[in-house]
Amino acid sequence: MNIPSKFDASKFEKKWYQYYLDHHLFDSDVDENKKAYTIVIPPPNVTGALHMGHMLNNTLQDILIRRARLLGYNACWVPGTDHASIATEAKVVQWLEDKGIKKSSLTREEFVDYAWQWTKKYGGQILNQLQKIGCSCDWRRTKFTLDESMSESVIDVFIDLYNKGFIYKGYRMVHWDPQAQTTLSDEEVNHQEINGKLYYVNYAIKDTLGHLTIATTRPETILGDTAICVHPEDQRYISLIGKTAIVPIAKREIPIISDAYVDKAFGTGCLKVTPAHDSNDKELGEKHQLEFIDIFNSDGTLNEFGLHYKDQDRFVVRKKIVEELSTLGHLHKVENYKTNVGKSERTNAIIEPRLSEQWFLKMEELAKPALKAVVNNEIKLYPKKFLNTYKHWMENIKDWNISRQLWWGHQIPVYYYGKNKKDYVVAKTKEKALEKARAISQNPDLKITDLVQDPDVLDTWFSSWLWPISVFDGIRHPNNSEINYYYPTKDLVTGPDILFFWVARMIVSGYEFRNEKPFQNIFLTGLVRDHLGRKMAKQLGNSPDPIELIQTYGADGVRVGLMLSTSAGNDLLFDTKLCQQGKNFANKIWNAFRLIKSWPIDSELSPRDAQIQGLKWFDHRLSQAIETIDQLFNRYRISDALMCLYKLVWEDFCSWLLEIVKPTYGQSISINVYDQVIEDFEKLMVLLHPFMPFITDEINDHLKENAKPLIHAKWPKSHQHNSEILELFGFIKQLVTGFRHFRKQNQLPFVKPLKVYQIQPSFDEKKSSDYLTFFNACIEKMEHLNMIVGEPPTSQGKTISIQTYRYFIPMESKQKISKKKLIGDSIEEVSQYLSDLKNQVSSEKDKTQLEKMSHEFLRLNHFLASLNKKLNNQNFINKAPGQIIQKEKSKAADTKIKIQQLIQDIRNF
RNA sequence: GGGUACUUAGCUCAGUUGGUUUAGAGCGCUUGGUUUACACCCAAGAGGUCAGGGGUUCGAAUCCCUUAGUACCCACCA
Repeated sequence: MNIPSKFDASKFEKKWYQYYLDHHLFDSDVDENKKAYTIVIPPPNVTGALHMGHMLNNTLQDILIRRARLLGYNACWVPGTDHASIATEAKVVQWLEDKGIKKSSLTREEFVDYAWQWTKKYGGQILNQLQKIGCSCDWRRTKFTLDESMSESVIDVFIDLYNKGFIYKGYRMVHWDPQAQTTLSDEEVNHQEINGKLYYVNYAIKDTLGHLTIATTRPETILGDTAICVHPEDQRYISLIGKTAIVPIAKREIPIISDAYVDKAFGTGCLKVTPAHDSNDKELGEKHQLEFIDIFNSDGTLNEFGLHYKDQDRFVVRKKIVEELSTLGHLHKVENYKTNVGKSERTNAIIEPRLSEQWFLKMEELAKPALKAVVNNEIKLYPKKFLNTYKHWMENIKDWNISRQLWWGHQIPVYYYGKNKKDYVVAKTKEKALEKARAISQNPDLKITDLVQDPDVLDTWFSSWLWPISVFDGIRHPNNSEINYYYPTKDLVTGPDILFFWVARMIVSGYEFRNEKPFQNIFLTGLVRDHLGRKMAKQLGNSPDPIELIQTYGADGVRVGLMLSTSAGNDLLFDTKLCQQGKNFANKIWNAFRLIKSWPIDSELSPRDAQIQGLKWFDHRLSQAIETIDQLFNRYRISDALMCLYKLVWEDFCSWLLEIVKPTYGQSISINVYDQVIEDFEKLMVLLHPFMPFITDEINDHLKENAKPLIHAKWPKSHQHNSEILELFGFIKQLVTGFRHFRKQNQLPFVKPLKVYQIQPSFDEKKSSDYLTFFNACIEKMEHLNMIVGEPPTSQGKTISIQTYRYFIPMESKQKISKKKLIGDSIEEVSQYLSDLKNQVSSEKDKTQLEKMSHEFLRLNHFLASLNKKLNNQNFINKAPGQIIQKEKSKAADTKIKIQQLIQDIRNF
């Protein structure tokens, strides 16, 4: 067989992924003879493009699911996407605008139609991208939250919860996004500190010449004021309580009330109360039965209560009203003031607290079992540190605002039949609604056209909270065989940012609709940041394109790079250097494979001592590592498990075992040894397969005749390992290192055999003669030793010893290393060499090539010189000079390597 | 403002209920090397008062107090 010297990642990725698909290797069906191991994907937004966060948590899921398959589970990974109502609707609106179509000019049906067109055209690419990183989902099961079965489940659940009395309609102070014209949940609002102003405004007191002064950051809202409030014990104002103040401009009379809520120390101690536009004021308003005046339209302009400011934007009005107050002499003073404003996560518009009629889900009762399950460790959280956060949130849970003023999503199954909005029925279809409405209203003449469905859609999370159940159709058919088999799922892998949005709510729904947890383990990953610790964001341009990364480093390389850096729950600082490390690892494995396959096999040959002993040691080492890896997996220490494997392969297998076992050039290897090496290598491929599916399958395919794909291989088992053998080999390593150190210190060339006297252990060790064979066999092989047993003839030399084993190296072995001159030591010499060479070659092509090399050589040298100068001066900026110097040094090292490579090229020329 | 974490080598992090750890790993760094798998490499090596201070203990990176800094979550003051 012809093995290419480099591993061509993209070629093999394509080949193997297609193979997996063609042979349905990812598919899972109910099989009562096997245990199920289920993961449901956190459905990415259908609009989404793969980013590093997806990459991270999907790679983790793939590793878990692939390992589960190897362990013999019936592993099922269900993929899918989320309709993401706000995000998608925003994109569709933009898309239509680009086409010159305004949303307002469309009917609901037309818009939804466009949205589907858009979704079908651009949506779901993310699933294709997941295939590129090797995700082994059962693609037949792909779900979308707006699929018919999924939608029906959502509606059923709404009706069920409504009938149980958990859903109610209420007026609430909600976060209103005037740009998207929808309410937002608390979680969709980001608070940001901005430099604002605090305006002090005088309000006249009726029937007196006096006034009082309030402080506000939002002077435009005074038009909605319905009271002034002071602290009941504030001596400055105690006499004013019960009197009437007059709102400037609006000239409306409002009461002066008192409440302990007011902070005497803030501003002037007087608070203007605007119940319709501030949640605290709303509470005061309800408590003191104040009037609620809403002064805004839905787009953030003022309505008729805005008087002459009607139809102007809130921020324009703020400026104008300040001017007017000033002109009228009501403006006392203006201070600079830092204040927090809420901004919409989606549109970044400043949100407006607004009183609005919304649908709510009562959470307190529903949350109880979900809280208990996590606290009792029935559902395990990795890492544990999120437990407190979870607990705190669930204990103080607020009702869930589930309605959204959008068109893209599940329309609320509420039908109004009267003129009064209080006359409604909840039903699955319009026909059923009509039946119900006729019965309730006792009006048999009601026609279907009299029914008006509530225009709102449900919050996106109101569909995804059912995800682990609804993907198996467990809402509509609670006893179907799939849900009974696959539910509860095993692991949920997601980011901590949606712990409350999604994870907590899934637990709630799991207990409510299945009376059981939705998953056993929650693995929360960290956020992916760049190497400076900044969040990855489009605006910063610090987010690498995962697909490009895969092209550069290979899917296996990128997976390894990501996994090496992800300790559970901590944010990971991503650097493409890590992917390079992953790629190097793949290269290393590939070369080990090439080496093994290059050995001529001899079936007559009997194994050498060192080979037998080396393989014996590796067997125990492997077993020990498997045990460690299993334990690490059980604790979800994925990156540690990978590191353990990395060292097992690179150090133990490649640097020690293969070096001991490999035959000298041109010689053959005993078939018994070869077979054992292949068997060990196969086991390594299985262990690595969850992390690096492509390269391991490619290699495994060539290890034996009729090799089967690794996807359903058996995860190797650890056995009782002999710690004495492991310890003994530890001694060997130390000895070998000692010899090498000796060589280096005395500048002895590695290839020259070293004469070594072995001094017998002077005491009785029952196993010592066995051990000596082992020792000497391995060490001789590794270090080109001429081993002599017995006392050394002279005391001139050095003794290396480990415990009781002592070796003596006489000094006469010493020999200076002859430094090979590459081409020349100086720039001049190299340049001279190059120009001589140029005169010798005849073809123009060679000449230009040499010209280029010469140029490149000078350029690199120049660059190196300037770096060195810079380093010696060290005139760097004060902050973190260490870092900068490090960086410069590594540049210098890079350049040196490049020069070396260049000289190599010249030599080969 | 309330809460939860965190601070260990140049960088990113391990360090399990105080006791085999002389505080580890990977990367990076330094030095040497073409040895017929691999320079995407090999080999050897140098790096740490465990944020500062105090305490408990025979013994502290680990427990307590304190100071400083960082991150995240919750709430939001007109």
